[in-house]
Amino acid sequence: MATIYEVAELAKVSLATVSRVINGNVKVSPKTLDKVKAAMDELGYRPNSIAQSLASNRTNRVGVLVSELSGPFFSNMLSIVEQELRAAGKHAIIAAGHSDEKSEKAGIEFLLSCRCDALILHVDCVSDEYLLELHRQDIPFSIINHRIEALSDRCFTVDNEMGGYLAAKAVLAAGHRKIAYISGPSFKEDAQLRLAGHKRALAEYNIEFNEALHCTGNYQEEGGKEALHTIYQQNSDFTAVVCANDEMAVGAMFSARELGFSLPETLSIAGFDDLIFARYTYPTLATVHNPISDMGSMAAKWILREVYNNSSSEELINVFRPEFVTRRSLNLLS
Amino acid sequence: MATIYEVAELAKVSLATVSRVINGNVKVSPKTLDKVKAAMDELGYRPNSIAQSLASNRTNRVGVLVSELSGPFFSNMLSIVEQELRAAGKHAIIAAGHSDEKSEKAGIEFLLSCRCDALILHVDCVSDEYLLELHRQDIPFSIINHRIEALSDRCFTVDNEMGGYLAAKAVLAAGHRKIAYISGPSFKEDAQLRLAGHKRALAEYNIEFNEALHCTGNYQEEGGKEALHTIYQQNSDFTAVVCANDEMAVGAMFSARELGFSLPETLSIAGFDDLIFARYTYPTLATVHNPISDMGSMAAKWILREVYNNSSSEELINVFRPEFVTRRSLNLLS
DNA sequence: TTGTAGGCGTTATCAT
DNA sequence: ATGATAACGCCTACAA
Repeated sequence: MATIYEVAELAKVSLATVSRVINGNVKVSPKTLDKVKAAMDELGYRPNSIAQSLASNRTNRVGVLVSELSGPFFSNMLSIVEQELRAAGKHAIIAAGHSDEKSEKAGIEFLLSCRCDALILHVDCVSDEYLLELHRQDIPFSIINHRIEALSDRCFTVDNEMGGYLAAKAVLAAGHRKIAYISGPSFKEDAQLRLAGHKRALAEYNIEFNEALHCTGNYQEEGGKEALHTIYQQNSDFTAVVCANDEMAVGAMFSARELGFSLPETLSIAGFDDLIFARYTYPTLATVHNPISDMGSMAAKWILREVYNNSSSEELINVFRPEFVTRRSLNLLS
Repeated sequence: MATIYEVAELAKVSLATVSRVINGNVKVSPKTLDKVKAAMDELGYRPNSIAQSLASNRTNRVGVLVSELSGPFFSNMLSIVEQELRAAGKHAIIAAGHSDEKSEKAGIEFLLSCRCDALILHVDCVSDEYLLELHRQDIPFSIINHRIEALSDRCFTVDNEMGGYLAAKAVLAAGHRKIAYISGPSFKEDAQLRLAGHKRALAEYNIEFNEALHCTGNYQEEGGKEALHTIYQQNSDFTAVVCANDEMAVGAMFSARELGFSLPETLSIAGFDDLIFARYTYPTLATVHNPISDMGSMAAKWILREVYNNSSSEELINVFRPEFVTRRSLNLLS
């Protein structure tokens, strides 16, 4: 592969001039520009990005850490982040932390060892303290789905409390009063907020939150299955179950049929996230739309602006408003 | 960040020695090894992978091109490929071609401009000729879901013909004789093969393939919806519809209900791929399991072995045997 | 506007 | 086993 030297030689100019036309930030006379471009074409020259990185101390790599790579949750977000970065000539390096702290830290370490210029983080388990430490080390990053007040400009979230509120409110508005709730793991911030929103809606209707109708799940299908059985044993008197995410809702659907409910006639179900398959379940799943892709897009744009000085004037949205998407799994009580 | 120079100075050895302990391939005396390691610890030294790449002409990057990043098809595969590569200290760079030739070529160009040591390709539209040209340029790559005879050792596929055969056979074995077929885009190799397998099964049962019961879809949900309507207008006399992938099957389910069928009583449906949501549809979708993740794993292992001389003795499987997974959407005719 | 030269942090090839 | 030293391909003052 041709190097900058050969181009310089063929074009009868110096290295520096070739470098200038590559980067295009310093003026070069039209004549030499032509000469150099012709030489580059002739040799099929491609700049060596590694050498560029070494000399400029910029890798043009952005590390993206998601808590899970498999599963339906992240693929659209990754797709958008990758597009956004690639359009700006940056490379996305993707790593997965598997929803435990050690693995997430290892993922971050890995990305740093790749010499990423910046990181986009969707983490569940890592402490704020760790992230603040990262910030003190002058490592630029943006955060998806988690808010740290001190770094709020780089945090992109959905209002999970509001989402929990909207789901409960929709179920209440449909006439349900005996409502079971399957929450996410209590150490996860979004799970806490969704639950808080749920309780707020109940309070508005003067309904007490009934612990016998509550069970904590693990955000996974299996957890949803088990949780519904657990609740049913404690108290079988409910007409709706709200789940803190769609995967658990699918599990709950499964168990509901095992328990003899018919959906949605004798039991309504609501989820959260609006994953792709929410339209495929039967009945289709009423759920809160979680704009995870939009958050990814914003996180990427923040990096482009702050780290690479991309001067897009687009306004970034830090907190998205969720919306409830009603579907067949929510039955209107007459 | 500390450099190798500082480590060498602190440990009172030469650069070269430090480099040796980093790479660990040349013997170093235990005493100096300790000294160097102590110095590295003290300085919090981390090798600069960029500089390593420049000097060694190895980037340890593997480019992964998938035809679609969004959607449920690839996320599991990517997850496995990333794990496999990272375990070997390689970085996955992911790019998406959007199922058209230009975009796929652009994706490959992009990955090459990243100086990837090798590529893993899941392409739909790029010609064999282009891939062979890539090969002539000594760019190492492995291929998923497409077979080129001249490069068969690096191609990892599922036997699509067999899959088409198995699906049809299962439907036939369930007693169906009037079977509609929604095929994938005819320019896609896997679509052709699946159709061929379907026809072979019909032939075994001495059933003629009826073009009035056939429609070509686009592998997407919308295509499946439209295709079933089209077929129904041509000929409404069928008891089962086999779809060339799950997404179209979901669309077909939707249209089937619009047309007044009840599932699976009056219409059986079968898919292909066994995507995650096949277990969530109602009725659950009988389909052909497509071991896309396994193919990814093999493709990664091939790269590790051939490009990085990873001496794993594990035998690689080039062609996977599909299996039919029967579920509720397939009704047994009595 | 253009050229010169030093440096970026390694690896690799020689010697020793 | 260890040490000098020359690449690796480019960027970036500084000089012309």
